[in-house]
Amino acid sequence: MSNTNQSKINSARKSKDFPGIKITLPDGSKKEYKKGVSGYEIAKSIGEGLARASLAVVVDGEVWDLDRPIDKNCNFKILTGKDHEGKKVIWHTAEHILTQAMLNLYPGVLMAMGPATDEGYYFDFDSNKRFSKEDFEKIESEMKKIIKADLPIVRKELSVKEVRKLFKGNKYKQEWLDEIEQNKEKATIYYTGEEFADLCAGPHVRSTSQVGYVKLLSIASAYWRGNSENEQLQRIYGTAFQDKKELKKHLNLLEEAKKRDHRKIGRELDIFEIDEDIGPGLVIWLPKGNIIKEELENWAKETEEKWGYVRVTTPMITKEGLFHTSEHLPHYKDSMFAPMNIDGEKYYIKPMNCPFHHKVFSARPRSYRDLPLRVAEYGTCHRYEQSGAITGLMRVRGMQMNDAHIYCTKEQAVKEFIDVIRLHEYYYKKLGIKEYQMELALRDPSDDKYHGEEEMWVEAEDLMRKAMEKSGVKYKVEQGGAAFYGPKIDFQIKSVIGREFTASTNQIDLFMPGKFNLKYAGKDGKDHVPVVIHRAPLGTHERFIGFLIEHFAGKFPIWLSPVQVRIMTISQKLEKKAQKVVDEFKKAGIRVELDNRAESIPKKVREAQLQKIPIMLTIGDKEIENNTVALRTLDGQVKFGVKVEKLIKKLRENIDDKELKFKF
RNA sequence: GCCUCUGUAGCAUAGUGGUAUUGCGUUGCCUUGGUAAGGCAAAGGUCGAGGGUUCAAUUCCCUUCAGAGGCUCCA
Repeated sequence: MSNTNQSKINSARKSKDFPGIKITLPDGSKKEYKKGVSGYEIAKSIGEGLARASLAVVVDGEVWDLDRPIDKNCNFKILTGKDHEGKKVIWHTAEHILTQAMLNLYPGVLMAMGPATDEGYYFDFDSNKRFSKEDFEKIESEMKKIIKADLPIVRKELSVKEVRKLFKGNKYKQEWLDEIEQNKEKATIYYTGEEFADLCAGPHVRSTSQVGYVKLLSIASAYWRGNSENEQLQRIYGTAFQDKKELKKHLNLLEEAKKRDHRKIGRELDIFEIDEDIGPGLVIWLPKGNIIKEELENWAKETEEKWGYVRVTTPMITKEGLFHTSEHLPHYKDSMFAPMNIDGEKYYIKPMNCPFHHKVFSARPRSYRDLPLRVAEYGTCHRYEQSGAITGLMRVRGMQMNDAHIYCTKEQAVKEFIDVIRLHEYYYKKLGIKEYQMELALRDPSDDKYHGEEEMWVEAEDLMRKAMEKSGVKYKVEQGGAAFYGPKIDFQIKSVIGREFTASTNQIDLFMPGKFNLKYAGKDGKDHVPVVIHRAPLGTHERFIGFLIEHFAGKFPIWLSPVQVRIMTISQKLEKKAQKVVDEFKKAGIRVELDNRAESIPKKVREAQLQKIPIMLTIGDKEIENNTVALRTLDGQVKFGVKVEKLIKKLRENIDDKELKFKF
């Protein structure tokens, strides 16, 4: 802190009527400032450098503009380009710069709306001109001009009337203003320089030069306000970083992500195929992919047996009545495959297993002693997903679900649900999935798609919240994402490249048991309605393996690798002897291949590397003589003179323990 | 489903109003090698499908199928 500033504060403090405020810094230390001090002034009082680097501030968890006066005691943090929240402020401003550049270059364009996202920003435009990537260079250079001009960004609160004038002829802004007017909110405007203004809640950086380096990434279309009834706008995506190197790193990451695309790796490693003649979203598991699928399935079977599940198999089609009972039909008819007429009855292909498992429950009289009853099945389901929604393995029309339904008493529900969360944690840990979170999706009470009594919803939500609080896993709440029959919890998992997927949907269901008239005899000899927990930790084979391909970049842990060992001969003369070694691995239940082609060792190695085979072994005369192999692992490390017997033992251990990394 | 874009051999690509380029892979021959590509040769394509314009269409237009990026949807 500079001396003059400090002395000013000191002298102010001495005066009786010092209207001071206390701010608490992230390290817990407190500082006192005059009421109405701005974040910028605080940053300056700490150091000139910090003032220059600061982009915005966090006041009691809310991100504020640097120049906004602070008039209360608060927790306070300065944001720079190093903080993720700071980056978001940059992206927000970059989004305005994009808009300004677009208006400069293409005067007829109408600006609609756009936010900062977790990786950058986008903005939706309405224009007769079709924009393409070829226009990006021009737009970017206009953006750079604006950044270079270092225009100040100033927030203004104006009356709705004044703002309406500003956006005359822009129906999107006018519509937005209607809403502001209705909610009796104030309209805030951010000016960039004198010429450009946008309706925006902020916050923004102080001037355009703080944005640094910008890059436009893609162009797509989007409905105005996300409603498919509305007109479609052109959406331009971009990103920005203060540090040029960081931008480059981010762009590299995007390139890397492309290389990891499960569709690309799936083809290269012969995992799956989707054939035009069969149909979109219908997956063929090739022999190698099928190994992965079966390994996962066996793992789930073993694990779930230990966790007290029983397994069933239920049919793939059913009379339509079943889905009337469950009330699925009115909601999902359009996303089910059309029914077939058999013996004068309509039969549907099942889109989910739930009603079938309810029938498993009601197939026999149940007592409280039978509960909890955990019914599991890797059920094959088909959903007629919208053609535009289908993508590789991630969204398909035929899928196999790691499904189960737990029937229990209300008293058991919380514990059972916590166990379900623990089961997720177990699976994810074993697979090295570190980043995941739960999302509690509640109903939107204003939407009439939701069935069941008010009481039921409150109780179901209450049980789920209790279970989540107790489990300690972090979660966020989303209003309006619930299933029609109850709130749900999604597990969002993030791959190492940052792509996020909903892997599993779970529910505590108080609706279906009533619909299916499920009951058990309680201690009191009376009938009671059980609670149903829906759960699917490994989701569907399709999506989960798609995720795993990207997560591991095709370099699966040994236990999941379709080919675990490839043995390469140095000379074809060694074929018979090498075959004996191969047989030893086979005897130990290890998936092994022999490469005895008349190719060079470097070539054989390269191909094995590209096939991402975890264990590569070369055999020459020396190795045959000593019953050893030369071991190469996927990371390129080579070890000569490894005893075959020892290696097999180690591999067996690694496979049995489902080790993520080869332990030798 | 909607918007925009794309579709050339198994894969990745070049190109054009006069039936097509290159690399990898495949097959054959030579080579029998020590940790990310040994050499030579050959085969492989009704340029997604159907229709139209044209003397002539893989190229231009329409339709359709499939894919991509988004949006909407996701029990």
